[in-house]
Amino acid sequence: MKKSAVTIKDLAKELGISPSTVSRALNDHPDISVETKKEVNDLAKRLNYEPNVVAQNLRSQKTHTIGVIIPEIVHFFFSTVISGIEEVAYNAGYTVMFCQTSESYEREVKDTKALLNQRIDGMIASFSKETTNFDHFKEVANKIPLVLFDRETDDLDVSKVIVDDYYGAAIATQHLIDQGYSKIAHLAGPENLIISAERKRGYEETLSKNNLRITPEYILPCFKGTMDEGYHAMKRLIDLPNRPDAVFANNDMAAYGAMKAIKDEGLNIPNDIGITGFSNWQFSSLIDPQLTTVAQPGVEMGRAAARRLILELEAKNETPKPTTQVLKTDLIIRESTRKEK
Amino acid sequence: MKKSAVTIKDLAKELGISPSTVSRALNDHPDISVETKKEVNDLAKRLNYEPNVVAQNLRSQKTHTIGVIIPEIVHFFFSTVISGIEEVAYNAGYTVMFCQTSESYEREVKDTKALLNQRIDGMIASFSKETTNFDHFKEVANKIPLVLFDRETDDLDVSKVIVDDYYGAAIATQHLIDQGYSKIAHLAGPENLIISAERKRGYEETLSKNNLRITPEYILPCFKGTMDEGYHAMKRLIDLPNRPDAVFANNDMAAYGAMKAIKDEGLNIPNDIGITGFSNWQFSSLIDPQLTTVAQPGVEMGRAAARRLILELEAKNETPKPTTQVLKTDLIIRESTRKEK
DNA sequence: GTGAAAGCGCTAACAC
DNA sequence: GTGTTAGCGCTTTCAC
Repeated sequence: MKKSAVTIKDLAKELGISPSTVSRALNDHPDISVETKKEVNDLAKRLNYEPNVVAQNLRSQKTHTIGVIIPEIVHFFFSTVISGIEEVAYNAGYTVMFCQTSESYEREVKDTKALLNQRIDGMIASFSKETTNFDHFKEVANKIPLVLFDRETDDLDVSKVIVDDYYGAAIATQHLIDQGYSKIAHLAGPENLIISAERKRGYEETLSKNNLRITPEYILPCFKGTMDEGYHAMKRLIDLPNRPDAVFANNDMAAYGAMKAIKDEGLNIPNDIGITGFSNWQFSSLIDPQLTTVAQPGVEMGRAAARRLILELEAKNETPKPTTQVLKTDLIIRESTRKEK
Repeated sequence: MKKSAVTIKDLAKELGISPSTVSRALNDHPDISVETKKEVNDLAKRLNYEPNVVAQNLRSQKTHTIGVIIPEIVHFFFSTVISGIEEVAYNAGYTVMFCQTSESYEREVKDTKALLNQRIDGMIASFSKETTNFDHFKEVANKIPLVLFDRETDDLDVSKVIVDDYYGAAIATQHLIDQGYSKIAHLAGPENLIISAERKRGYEETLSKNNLRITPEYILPCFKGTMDEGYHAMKRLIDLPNRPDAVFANNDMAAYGAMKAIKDEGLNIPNDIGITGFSNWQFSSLIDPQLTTVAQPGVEMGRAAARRLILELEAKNETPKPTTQVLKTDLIIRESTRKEK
């Protein structure tokens, strides 16, 4: 079945010239005569010669491979980011290797090591919800360019591509206020993620700016961001003596759980309670009522991260100073906040 | 920033022994004395030595890398498959490299070549909807083990992991009949995919078995499987003089488009028209009414494909004969077919 | 314009 | 039990 592949030596022997000449001919080296080049390339095509990338990699100490670390593959947002990364990487001649951490810190540490051992040229990563210690990423950054996306930390002085979570939260909250809601609750994300903190800050400051009180009982944790959590948190909110009339959820899945709870209580969305999510997952436009949410440009984020990484990889001079690219979020207004006035 | 990595030579020099001894010590070779092993391993740990996988790969002519070709990353089913592949591969010490073809034949050809050049040990693939010529995969199969999943073809004599599409379609159709529907339409998938053909066959044969006529006007193409296609196809079905009272769609997205069309016409699901999808996408349980659909075990499919590939990769003797593993589908009954009787 | 030789980092056959 | 040597396939100095 397996036939051993054609090498440069084979071509050289066949043509009665030296391997180095063949190599140069294949790489279109100016020293080589046009005829030799033609001969070599013709034979290469005829014998189906394909360069051994592994040998080239060893030689050049480059693999043209980008390692990607993501929390989950089965996740609409992350899959769009990967798609963007793959697109840009492919077009720039890079290959993509990836690991999913399943939101486990331990797995993340192993993954970063494994990818480093593979001698990837650079890494694009979004760390797990469990991660609070960044030593493994520091080790990565000491050796190769690293670009973080979505989830970031001040502990790492590397380039980042993030979304304006504060702004997204602010426009979502403002929208609720503009729709006439005034008792706005928040289903909050994990506290160690800056993105969650920023969303909460956007929510709180927008309330203040509108002279609305920040009510601690209205802020409930939904750290895992599951439907179940959203459901139970919403139940608790509804049971409050002075129940909220709107909810800004840290993510769409929690928002959806909350919607279920609201419906189960026989309340109407958006008339009794309005609700907005965050992320614009695929299902958000499909559910009933359609969910108002903050769109994060996932594909664009992946593209930006890949572009930045490749820029750093190919920087001739010294390593470029880390940059932080902030992508705009967009409020997608749908039925879940379109209150009848 | 970048410090050149520690090599076996460095360890050897430091300890005043030869590189080969270091290599053997690191690989726990029985010839090496316990003390030497300890010395070497201690120093390796102290200097943070990590083997250069690229060099090992060149030496061993193996990369312990699995190449994956999928049509789309941003797709619930495929992302679950990738997740299963990654899980098994990771646990077996393999790395995963992937390319998405975006359902383009041309891109698929390039991707297979690129992965072969990367000297992947084996490949797992699901070909694009455009693909009718399989020469590029034959080339792959000539060199390394190849496992196809989900989408298959008789043109390739390789191991396959597929789902029992015929059975899935049959139980879905039978379920519609059992619910009292009798004029059942079908939104059909692309004809070159066996999975679509099998689903159609399951639909038709189940009708026949129940003494229901197969009505050509009731079978409409939804080759791309988009919501839009489903929507327009459904509109046409509704406009028929003798409109169907149920629909079996080739996939959930088309089914969802059809649901929109039905609602737009002021008809009720499931009372006027019942509907079932195929694939059990994430959103299917979230929409209103919840969609009855055939569940494909995506993660399990990825795992099975990876397990099979690794088995072939590690077969000591000769190459194992190709096998076809058929995974069972499950009908998930939800609201879209729960007719009030 | 082309060839010889060395080396990327690792391992294994062969010595002793 | 350890060292020497050679080679995986490629590129690149240095010769001529």
